[in-house]
Amino acid sequence: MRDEITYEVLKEIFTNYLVQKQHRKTPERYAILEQIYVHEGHFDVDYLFNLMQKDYRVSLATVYNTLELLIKCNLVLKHQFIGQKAQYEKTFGNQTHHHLVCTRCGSIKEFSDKKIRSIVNSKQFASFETTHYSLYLYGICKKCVTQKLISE
Amino acid sequence: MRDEITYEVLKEIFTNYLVQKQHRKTPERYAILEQIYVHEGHFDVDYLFNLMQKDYRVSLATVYNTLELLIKCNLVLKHQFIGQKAQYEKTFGNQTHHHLVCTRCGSIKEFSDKKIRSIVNSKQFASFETTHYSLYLYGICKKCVTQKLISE
DNA sequence: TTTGTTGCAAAACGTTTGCAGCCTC
DNA sequence: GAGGCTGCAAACGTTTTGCAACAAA
Repeated sequence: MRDEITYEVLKEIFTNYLVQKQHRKTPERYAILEQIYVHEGHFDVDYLFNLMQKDYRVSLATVYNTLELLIKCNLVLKHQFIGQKAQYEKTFGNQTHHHLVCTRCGSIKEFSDKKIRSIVNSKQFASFETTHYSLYLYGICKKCVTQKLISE
Repeated sequence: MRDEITYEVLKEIFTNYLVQKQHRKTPERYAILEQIYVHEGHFDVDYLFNLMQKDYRVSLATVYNTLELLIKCNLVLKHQFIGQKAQYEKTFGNQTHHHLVCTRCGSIKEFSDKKIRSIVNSKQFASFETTHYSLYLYGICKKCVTQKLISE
């Protein structure tokens, strides 16, 4: 049910946001939304930019600009795991989840824990309005543990 | 008790690590450790670099290099909040805590929740060896909420 | 003496910005 | 038609790298 979101629904959400903020409905913006909609898992700007080159002529600046808008209307989430480039993921059709980040190879796996979700979501602060949160567990993934035993 | 850690203890931990990894015990490395030990709260590379200039002649490269080593021996923690440059904090004498990051002004506040700590710490994975974790709550701080009401 | 580490400066990298032309409204 | 948005390329700020000199082992 939750993940049966079609592109039409997203388009509508995005359009509403653009109209509300008096931004323009450009074809580039919808094309980027569509590519993100199709892609599964995390991606970085470089990946998305290259993906766009196949069918469109879209600049890096526009990719950054559009991601910013999609973040603002909660269709995309931005992450800064290890290293300096940002990673993104679509939020629509995704349940809130948490991340296992391997500090050796940089791989990212997701998991979701109901208890964690409910306890963090219920956390209230007198002087802070929480919009979202990120929980990153750092460590070494299975593949790297094996290599570690060999190399050290 | 826990926070009565003296510089001598840290120095020993660091020395043990350096010896074990067959790295050299240079005066620059100890000087950086000492400055971090003195500083309270988060800091970035720029801040630390400038702090070092007062009493020593240490290059940026060495600051980065040394931070890397301190992270590896668990004396320093690195944070990559969204939209900010990397921030660091000492871990010695600090209890694990969580972060409130204001997406407007970039301010960071800490909080610690026993329930969250214990539930995350108890989380086990078959194929992942967790070393540490970060929980970042993004939102708008009190100061910015006030300004928001005025400006929007 | 050996070679890991340093300072310095240049390069690399991801991201942002300035600008002329384009296209949404 | 006005002005927001685009592509392009240059600029930016942070981090990494190359290299000759230095100093820890």
